[in-house]
Amino acid sequence: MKLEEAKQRFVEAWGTLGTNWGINRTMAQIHALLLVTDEPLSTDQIMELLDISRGNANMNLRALIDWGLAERKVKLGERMEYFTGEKDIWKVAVKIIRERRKREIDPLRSTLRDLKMIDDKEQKKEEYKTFVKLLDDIDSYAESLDRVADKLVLTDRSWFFGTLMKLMAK
Amino acid sequence: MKLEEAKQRFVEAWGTLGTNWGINRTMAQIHALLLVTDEPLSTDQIMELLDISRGNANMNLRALIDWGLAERKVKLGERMEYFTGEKDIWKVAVKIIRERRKREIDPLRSTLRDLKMIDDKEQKKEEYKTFVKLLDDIDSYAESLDRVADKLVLTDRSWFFGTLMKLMAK
DNA sequence: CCGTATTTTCAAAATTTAATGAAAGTTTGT
DNA sequence: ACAAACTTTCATTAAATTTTGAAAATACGG
Repeated sequence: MKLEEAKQRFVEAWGTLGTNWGINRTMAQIHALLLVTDEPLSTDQIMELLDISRGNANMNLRALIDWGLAERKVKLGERMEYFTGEKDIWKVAVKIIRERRKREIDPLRSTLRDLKMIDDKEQKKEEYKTFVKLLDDIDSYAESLDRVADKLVLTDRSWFFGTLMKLMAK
Repeated sequence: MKLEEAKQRFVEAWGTLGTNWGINRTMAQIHALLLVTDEPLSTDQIMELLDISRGNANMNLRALIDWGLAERKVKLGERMEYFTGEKDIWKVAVKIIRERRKREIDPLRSTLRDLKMIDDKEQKKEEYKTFVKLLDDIDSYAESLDRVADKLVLTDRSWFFGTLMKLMAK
């Protein structure tokens, strides 16, 4: 396999994986393309390389910028915008964790909070207690996930690979 | 809010959340319904309560059983099958982690392995080294995730809430 | 076996999600 | 202020996913 072919396959594979991760294929492919390309790319180059429309390229580049996975680069004397990808995989991971938490954990906890507002008069029922216990149980795991996410986002990679991974080995 | 209404809303909410988690709405709703219901439910009851077709109910019940989140209960003297949900949230979480790893981490690592098979003659290029470094970097995070998942699946909830969560607080 | 109750399958329909591309908007140089 | 270069929006179209429902398969009692 040649290098270019491998890169090509990486882009395709990242696109497919993105799908499993709840990220749309194009967004993941653009991200992968920026990851394997050292020089900044223009929208037109991205359209050409991935064979996608201008609208699609634009929307997904914007989404990547929102996530903090890509950034705009202005080239002196040029009007066209160029884009680069965050190359530091730890930072990429942190940004993905942050977004996933926002999409997955936050809405879960907020729903659980809402549901706990059940009428007082029902509180004697056994059934009521079981239900509230379920909500509390789920919330306590959600809270833990939240804490893990927080810690990962705030700490640095050496803590992760050192302290945490050492603990995992035991 | 009445208990029944809260349960109803829990089912709906779990369905919506499932969507963010890459689980289809019906599967998540059936799961939620089984979580909040103590007695086993028949396919017909589930169809009725969630207003879905027999095919849909059947397929998603099967999927839940595959994930280990539901199980069949045979009632003595009855021909019809009944279903119950796993009520222990720790176990539910472990089963979800297991499935997500299968869908998300395993294919990632297998793709990375494939991509490392690049032609020898290219290996001198700077570009080659950068690319392989990227693959290795990604794989080392994937491996860590894998380790975390493994540990969580094998260990018990007291380790999780004790040792791990204490570490997170620091 | 046969008939009935129940479950499973799967092609077609419905729904949801993503991509297109042309038009509208913006920025910049002159 | 205009026009060219470029970016963004969004209604429409296309693709992917989910749901339906009727037919086929299976299980069971007599």
